[in-house]
Amino acid sequence: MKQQSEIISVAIADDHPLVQKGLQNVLAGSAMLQITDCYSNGKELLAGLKQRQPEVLLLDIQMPGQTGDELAGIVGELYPNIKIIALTNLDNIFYVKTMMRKGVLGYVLKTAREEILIDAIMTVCRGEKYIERSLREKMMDDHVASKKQLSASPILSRREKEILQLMASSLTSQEIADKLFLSKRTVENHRLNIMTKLGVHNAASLVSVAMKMGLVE
Amino acid sequence: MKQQSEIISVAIADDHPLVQKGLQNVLAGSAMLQITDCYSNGKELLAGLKQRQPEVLLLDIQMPGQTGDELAGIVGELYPNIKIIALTNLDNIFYVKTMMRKGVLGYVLKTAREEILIDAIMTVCRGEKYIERSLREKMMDDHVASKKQLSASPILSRREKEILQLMASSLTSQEIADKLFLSKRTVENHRLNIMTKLGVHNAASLVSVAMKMGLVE
DNA sequence: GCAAAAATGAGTATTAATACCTAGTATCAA
DNA sequence: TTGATACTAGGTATTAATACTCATTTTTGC
Repeated sequence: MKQQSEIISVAIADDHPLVQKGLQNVLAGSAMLQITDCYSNGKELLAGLKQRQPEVLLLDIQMPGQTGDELAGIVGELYPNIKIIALTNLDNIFYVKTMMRKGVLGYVLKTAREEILIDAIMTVCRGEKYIERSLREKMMDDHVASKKQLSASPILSRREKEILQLMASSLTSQEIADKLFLSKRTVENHRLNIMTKLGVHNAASLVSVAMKMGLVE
Repeated sequence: MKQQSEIISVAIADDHPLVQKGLQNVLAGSAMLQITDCYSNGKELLAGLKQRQPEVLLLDIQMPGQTGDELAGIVGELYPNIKIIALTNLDNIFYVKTMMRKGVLGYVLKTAREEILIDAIMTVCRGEKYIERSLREKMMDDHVASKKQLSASPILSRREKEILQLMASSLTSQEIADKLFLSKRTVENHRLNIMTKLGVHNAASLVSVAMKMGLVE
């Protein structure tokens, strides 16, 4: 385990230059931290990690190309020693759970104040989990509310994600079926399964929830 | 008209501390610019503008409380001399058009590099419009493609926005009707009107487009 | 005050979606 | 090899949504 007194190397992966600048600014304020690399997309990140691995990775969830949970999964698998902190706008407990399952240690919102961020980095560096307070509380509420384990598995399969994406882009079940060479009934079944998993009862709220969770677009 | 040699005062309205920091960092690099105020939401912004008006306002579109187009409309009406630059993630031409109609002079994406941002500020200060290149090109394409003026009016009325919001949060037409003390048929009519305005044909894509445009949540 | 736009409501028809079911095949991990 | 999941597809029934048209009243802007 790392000593507290040593300098912690941090890498940033975020496609917004402004957020990158902001992070540099905030982290520069702490003598304990050193930013070693900045990446703007998943491809750059994976290429860069081959060369050099930081102790902590601040990972934006919504970057062009790979989705957040995919990228976190890949990084976590290739470099299990890197402590990943998900940095995102998505304040949704389903999404937190998904990311945690992928091995992410910290979850911080982009609306967070700077002390929060530094605290999160220090915490995950000790190997502990860090979830922002508001989200922790929401998760508690959810846990209490769901006696019947409703919120068990919000993870969608590959096919389900594919169909969800097509739903959001205007296609009807029939059209999706034609496109994917499936029966309309198959698509309808997938559709209903997705809705059950996300706990909604119509297409409008399905897309709404999915977008908030970062599952589409 | 302002002289080029004078210092330009800039205010920032953005609910993300990280983006605020990033903007400060970027703008500090230019001797021509001075940041006079930072606001985190629409309420703060309106209160602050009563005290002091900057020449240029960098306005985030998605802040808690008011929606972006509302806020731009209010500021533009109360302080017509302030040059507003919309700063946002929404790279959608419908939205650009809506904002322009509200009197916004510049439209810059958060993914923009810093030179772009400074260039935009300088440009709107001269009273000229500044729209980021990628969006300008999209608008051209759209203009060429739409012979029949399809993209005429994507503006929704207050009632329509209200109903859209409720649609995104799981309610059926009947439920919305009950909630707002309306006939189911009225809600259905609004619903269809909204879809016509946004150019979609079902609820799923409606919510998808509306969220991308920042019209809901 | 007048014209325009928004909000309300309905008629009628067709299509799509939702809510249950069962069930075979394939794939993958323990 | 044996469950567990995912993927596929169909049966049946009900409900909701979509696509048109039209009409009345209320707000709003000038």
